[in-house]
Amino acid sequence: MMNRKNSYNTKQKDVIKNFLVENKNNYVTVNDILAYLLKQNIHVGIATIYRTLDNFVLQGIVRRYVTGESSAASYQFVDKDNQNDYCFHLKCTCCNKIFDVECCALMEMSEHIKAKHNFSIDNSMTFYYGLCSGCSAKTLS
Amino acid sequence: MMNRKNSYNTKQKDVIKNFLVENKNNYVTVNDILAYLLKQNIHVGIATIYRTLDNFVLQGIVRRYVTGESSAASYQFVDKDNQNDYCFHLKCTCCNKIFDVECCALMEMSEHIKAKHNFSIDNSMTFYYGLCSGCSAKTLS
DNA sequence: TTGCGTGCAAAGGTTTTGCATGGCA
DNA sequence: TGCCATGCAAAACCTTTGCACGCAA
Repeated sequence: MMNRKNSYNTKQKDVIKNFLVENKNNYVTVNDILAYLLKQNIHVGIATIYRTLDNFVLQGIVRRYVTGESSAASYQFVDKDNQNDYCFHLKCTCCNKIFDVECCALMEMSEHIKAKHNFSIDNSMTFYYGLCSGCSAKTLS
Repeated sequence: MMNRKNSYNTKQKDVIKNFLVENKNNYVTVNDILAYLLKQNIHVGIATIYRTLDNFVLQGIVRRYVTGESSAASYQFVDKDNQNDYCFHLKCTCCNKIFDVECCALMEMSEHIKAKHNFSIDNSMTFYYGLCSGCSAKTLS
């Protein structure tokens, strides 16, 4: 993760950022970005994609996640709509969908853990694995 | 992840299982296993380690986790002592240590999410990222 | 013109697979 | 003996790095 100056505007950065913004409610992998660029007939070297994502993460405008089975990282653009720190990221281990749920129970629990167990949870980074309602219905039938 | 018959007892399986049992309160990586075997002067091929771990996971006696920055998976032996489903796995993003904390707040929160948001959290698979007390002290100073 | 950004290829780390051999039952 | 498990090497995947060239300012 080289620390670059990141002082130039380039079309590579623009097109990657635009794709992330369009998909800010999803979690995007490097393969997703490659597939998008291919469909658009835009060539960007894979090293540039990784370096650009690293820069976005350092700037704090993108979050990087490693969740679940796959070893490939996921990235998400962060803005006012989804930077709420009291949002559960519920990830279904069956359909792999992620459900973002705002709920005061998360704040209460975080504060309890902080007060009683001396650990400051970063809710934005924490994923809850389990079964969504659709998949538990399927599993039971 | 080839599905093997796993019907023979071998010393390779024994030694790997013993190491996992000895470290059932930790999270063990393949590198940890390799280092242990090296120290014990026991040679086991790395493919055997991965295949053995896959079998243990299929049998349900070991859990596999991919957590945080490192792309290497962690494994943990599961038995009565640590299969408690109401245990927080708190992972410090600074020192990378994992703190397992039993707490009724987890049960309350899980039940709320189940009742109100229709999602069954698997607490054994869920890791809470954040800062432990030691590292927040360091960060402040 | 300066020096950062890019593309390419090579390399690094983790995990999987094919195949011949070894060893359990 | 029959068949599964192992070891080795190669390969697959994801990601990073070195270097020369291209391009933004």
